[in-house]
Amino acid sequence: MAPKDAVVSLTFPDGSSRQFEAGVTAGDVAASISTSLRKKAISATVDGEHYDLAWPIEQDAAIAIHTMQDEVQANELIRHDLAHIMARAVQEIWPDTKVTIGPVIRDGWYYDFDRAEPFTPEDLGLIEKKMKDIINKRDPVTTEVWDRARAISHYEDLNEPYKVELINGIPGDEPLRMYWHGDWQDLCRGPHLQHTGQVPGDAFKLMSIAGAYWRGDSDRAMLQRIYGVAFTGKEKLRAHLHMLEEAAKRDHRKLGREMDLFHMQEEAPGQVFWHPNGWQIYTELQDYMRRQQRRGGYVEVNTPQVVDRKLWEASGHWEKYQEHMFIVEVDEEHAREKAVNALKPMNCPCHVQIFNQGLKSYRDLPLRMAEFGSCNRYEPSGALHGIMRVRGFTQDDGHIFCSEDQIEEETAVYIDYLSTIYRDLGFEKFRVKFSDRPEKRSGSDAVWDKAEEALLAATRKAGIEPEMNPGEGAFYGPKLEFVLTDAIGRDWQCGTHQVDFVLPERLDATFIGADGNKHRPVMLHRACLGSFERFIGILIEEHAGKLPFWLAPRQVVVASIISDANEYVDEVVRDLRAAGVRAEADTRNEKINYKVREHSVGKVPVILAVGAREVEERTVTVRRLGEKQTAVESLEAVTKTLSRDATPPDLL
RNA sequence: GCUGCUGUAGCUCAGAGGUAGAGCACUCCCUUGGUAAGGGAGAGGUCGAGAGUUCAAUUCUCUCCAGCAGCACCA
Repeated sequence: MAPKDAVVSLTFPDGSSRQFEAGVTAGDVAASISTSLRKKAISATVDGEHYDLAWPIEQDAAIAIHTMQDEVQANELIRHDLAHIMARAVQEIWPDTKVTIGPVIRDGWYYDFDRAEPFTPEDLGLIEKKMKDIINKRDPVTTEVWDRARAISHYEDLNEPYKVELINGIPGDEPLRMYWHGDWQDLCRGPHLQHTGQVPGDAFKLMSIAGAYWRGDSDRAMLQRIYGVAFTGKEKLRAHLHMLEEAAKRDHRKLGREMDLFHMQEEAPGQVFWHPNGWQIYTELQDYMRRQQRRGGYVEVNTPQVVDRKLWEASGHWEKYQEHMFIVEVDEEHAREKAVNALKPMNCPCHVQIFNQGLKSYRDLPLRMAEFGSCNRYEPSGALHGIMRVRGFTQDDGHIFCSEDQIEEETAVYIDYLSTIYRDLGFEKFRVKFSDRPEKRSGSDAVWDKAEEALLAATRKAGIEPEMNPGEGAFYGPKLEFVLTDAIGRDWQCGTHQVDFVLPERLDATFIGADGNKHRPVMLHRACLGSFERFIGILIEEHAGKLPFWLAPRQVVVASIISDANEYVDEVVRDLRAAGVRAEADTRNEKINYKVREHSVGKVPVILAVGAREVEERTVTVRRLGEKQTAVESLEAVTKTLSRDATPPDLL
């Protein structure tokens, strides 16, 4: 505690500074500037830290006072206060409910409760109503600092075991902050608003109920989590809900049906039945990737689907992932010893087998080996999600066998390679995460130090500062994850790049160095798309089904307006096909309105309408998806344009 | 896998303890129409699977399967 007569110097955003008595609060500071600011103030940033108006400031600092106009801070406070208000509402309605934690998340907050009865969707309405009552009461929000013993005995008296555990988990003997929203109290770091009436009562909504493990640990209690969203005003809430509605229309599962791309069914959960349209996307993408791999200096291989467990034991996958493998046994009556195989869940051990054939020289390195590798994994049922998380998938897999001093260069080259591909596919921006050593892992700490260091250095050298993702690496090495997001903003790891010193050791891969001795290669595991299934799912959602022309499964429909034009329609289709365009005729006995609507819904990028005029003039009327106006062009010109549009970006 | 919810025609959904309905899609007929649904007729369902309660179950109960949201997992 600062001495009583001590002063602190606070510097404002405009650069001016003023002296205050030590222990002054941001609320006092706001009041000293003007009464209107005192009323409008909601919090402050003090030396970069978000401060409650009621917290004392003991040292010289930079200070900025926030009002509801400061969206970032206002949202944080509103959402955080709503978490408390919701918990209070729940305990007022169901007093035997135990509270746990309730953090702010993107667009809102959640709070986890332990209650014997499940919450129902109707309960959400009840809770919301109670929350609005609390907001209308304008109850003061107050805070106190308690010592640990008092806090623990307080929560023991209240029979709130989760809070007791939380306090015990807070390191050191630091004092704990308690907050009151009216009479209702919660352990909380803060900051908060000054009274519940500051929360806009019409700009929040409880969204859903779901299960969540206490402390994220699947061995512990399953709690009930209620999610809410909140904003500074009801217009923003409305816009958010509207955005969610629009995003739902881009869901690849919905578009997959509407565009007749694929389906899935009970008999093969987590596996895709690709329809002609969907398979067209897939093969076009695969052709593109195959060209890229050649450009990138990869050799393409193919390896077996059914492989003896011995190989998976040797690689270490059996031990860690056995229950997630499809086991294949042959029921042969006279077999003395039944072989147990696994459908390959990944390609790396098989690639090492190819590397291990014959002797490899340092002159062969880096050896870049690629496979469109079909894998099967028995993913937990709850993990399955459309074609994004499946049990049967094909990776654009690749392994670079290299020496340690080639890691950096190969990583840099790979990041550049991946960036080009993502750009071609319509992803200008993507996120990169760096995941380091997990708790359960193979290999010594020295090896991990080396691998993490090399990967991080190469990434930074490539001009990328990755987001840190501690403890999330593979069991054999650290990884870079290239993350794309789906329609509603969920993250999906697509590309990956991993450094591995472990597998070459376990599977005894060697090369002969310049010194004539055997050396261990390093393996870089990498995939660009990740899996075709997931990437196509992301592509569909990113483009809302309106894929770039070269990837669109159906590129052009030539539609007749009158049946006398049918012959010419067929001719147009022939010309376009000869020029490498995926064209089809629609000469059904239907009105042009009907045809235009149907193919627009089917996301066909170009409709060429043909009536008496076009037949006469040897033209077509072009209508592009999403555009209202049409243009008349000569058959020759259109064929030329569309032929160019149909050319993949790497071949232009 | 866990918590909660859902499963009726190809799709979107309604329905009720007495064995099923709509719209769109589909088939046929009429219509030759100029840029997002022309008109008429017809066909189409063991109501996810199994068991139980009941005179009677698709409807109620249980188990299983699959899907959805979230959590956990993701080599």
